[in-house]
Amino acid sequence: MTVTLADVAARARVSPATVSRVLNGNYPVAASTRERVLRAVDELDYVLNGPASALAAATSDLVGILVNDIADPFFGIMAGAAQHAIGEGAAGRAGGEKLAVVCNTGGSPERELTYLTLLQRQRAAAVVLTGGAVEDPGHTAAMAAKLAKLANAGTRIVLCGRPPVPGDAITAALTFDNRGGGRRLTEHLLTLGHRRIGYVAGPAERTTTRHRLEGHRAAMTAAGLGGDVERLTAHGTYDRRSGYDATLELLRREPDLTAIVAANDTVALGACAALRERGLRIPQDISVAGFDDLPFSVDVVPALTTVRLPLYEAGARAGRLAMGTEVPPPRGIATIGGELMVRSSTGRPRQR
Amino acid sequence: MTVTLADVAARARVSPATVSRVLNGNYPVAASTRERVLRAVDELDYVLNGPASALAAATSDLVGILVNDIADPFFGIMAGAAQHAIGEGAAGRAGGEKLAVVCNTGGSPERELTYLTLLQRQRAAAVVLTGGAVEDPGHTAAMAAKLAKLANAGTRIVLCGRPPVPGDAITAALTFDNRGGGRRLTEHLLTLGHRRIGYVAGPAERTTTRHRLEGHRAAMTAAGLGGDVERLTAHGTYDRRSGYDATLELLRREPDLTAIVAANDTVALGACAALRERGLRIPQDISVAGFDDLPFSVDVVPALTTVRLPLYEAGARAGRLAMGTEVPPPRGIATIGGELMVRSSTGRPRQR
DNA sequence: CTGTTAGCGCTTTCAA
DNA sequence: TTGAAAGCGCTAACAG
Repeated sequence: MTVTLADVAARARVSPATVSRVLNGNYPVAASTRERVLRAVDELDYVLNGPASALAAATSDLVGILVNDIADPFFGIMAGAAQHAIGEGAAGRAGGEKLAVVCNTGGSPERELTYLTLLQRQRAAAVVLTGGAVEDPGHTAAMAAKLAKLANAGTRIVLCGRPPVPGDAITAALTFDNRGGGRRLTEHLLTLGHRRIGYVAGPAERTTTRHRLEGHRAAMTAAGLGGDVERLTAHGTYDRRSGYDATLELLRREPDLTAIVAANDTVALGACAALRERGLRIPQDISVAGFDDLPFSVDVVPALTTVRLPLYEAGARAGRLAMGTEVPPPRGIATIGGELMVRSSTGRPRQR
Repeated sequence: MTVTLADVAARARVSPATVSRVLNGNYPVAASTRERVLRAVDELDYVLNGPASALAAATSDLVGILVNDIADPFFGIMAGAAQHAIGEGAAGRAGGEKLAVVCNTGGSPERELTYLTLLQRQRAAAVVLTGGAVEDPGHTAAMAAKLAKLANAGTRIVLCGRPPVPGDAITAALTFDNRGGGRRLTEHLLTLGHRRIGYVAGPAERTTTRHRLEGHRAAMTAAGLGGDVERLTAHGTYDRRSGYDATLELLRREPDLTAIVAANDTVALGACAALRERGLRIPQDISVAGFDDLPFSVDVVPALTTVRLPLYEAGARAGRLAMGTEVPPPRGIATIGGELMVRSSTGRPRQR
């Protein structure tokens, strides 16, 4: 009932091997023969059987892109760019189409591992891991082991926006300079004259969270304000609700805050909402800053001061790396810097 | 080198068939035998070969979720919910883990078809299509044909936020009442006293665009304002930039606009930015309304009046439908209503 | 440049 | 309840 390669071969009056060759385009075939085969494929409306081909070739055309939260544009932009780069890359030779798919871990270590196993089962050609990693010794070890196995089976591993992991399993790691960005952002506030700065951090166990916070702390400490940092930091998740709640908590701990730095733009938006409800004007009464520079950040009122990360470019590069169409950076690691975007949500602190 | 099912069988001193049976859990196996097999799997760190299993069983555990724009939370929320529902659904029996993956078409009909072919190759267990469809006769026909083939091969097809298509290929269609929502939104403005209302629409060929616009027109026509609608409508894409540009264009055509309705919240945000640059206050000088009620919409200033769509719930339901764990609605079609959320971006028009 | 021949690793009747 | 054996549809040597 379902059309197989053998049917096409029969119709084109060639051997199955020849049909396979024209379909994969990786072997010399006479033009006239190819023509005939292609016609037969069309007439029979033949669709290659992926599993069969993957089984025989011991590799598939699946490329997995893991994200922590698919509803967050931070990941959506990177994933979309990677997927686009992977789709484009295949546009050339016939049959080279890769199936780039994104898998949503929801930030759960278990699901991350599960997806990796599922991808391993499918004999994925490559895997791209985006965003911060969870820093739990057990999970880190399990991930290292799993990645080693994947790499060992021929799967390319690319990290995007995630710190490199030890071992030689990784093809390439594109990591964001979260620390540097965090530091420059706080320095900007310090320069404006702020001294009591609250920090709404992400989940404590995430590398992204830790690095951004470390940057903030480094700036505070350099300004002789290191003692207060602990008390003025509140952890949450990377969503608006978290920014809202944490801001109220911070205000409770220190009502005289003159600025709030948020783990990312979404959190900053929640922080702004909380401040406004408290009757505080931004930036006259209190300054707010975010991180990432998501598309909406320039449009909100007041426009958000933040650190721009070239998410699209990084994702696209990760996609090319996964395809093998771009040579990995030296030692496999590239650090991508962020750019401080000063806008209207930050200003001089109010004289009191 | 790589561990196969046969290795596990040897180690557990049973036949390969038995191992397969305990792994798939769909066949009676003695408890002690199962125990032994599971232990062997663990000891050997065995990972099932997906392609081989898919080839033999003529079906895979892949479920594809197609989205128009993965960087847009509208799709991210639905896709995340669907993926979650699919992951959860498998938590029960062993081996039932489905690999739910999202594919980003970028709104391109060709890529949509390409992804469907790729999924067809993989013998996907199900496909979920989210968001508006492109209304081009050629593409509609090609899609219908492709979906019919997929369904014929045993792939379940679920539509989420997309109008049902004729034929019996579809397992279920969850469609949003875009028309009703659009109508109520404009009626709200009309009730406030607005008469010159601009409409920033999405891409002309998208069903979502057409339905929302039809709702708007119905309300305008009912109010005796139908004549002007054409002139006061500008088409664009579903992003902020488009909202920004179209708003300026609309203002050019009709400087006395008292309200602008946007195709979605993101576009509304861009519209707000343009209006503000023009020195117009919202809502004192001009009202603005969006659609979807994305998470940020309640936080922007002024908070956006919009139509809330239960994106998460719809996505989760689509996921369950794709898994076959929820019975399809009568005739396979369910219409999901939107809720008018009146917030601060709309108000009475200024007296002039 | 093209055909022949073995499998790839798993599932699934059919027997036992 | 378990085993034996026959493929699933394709690719990749190896000849020719």
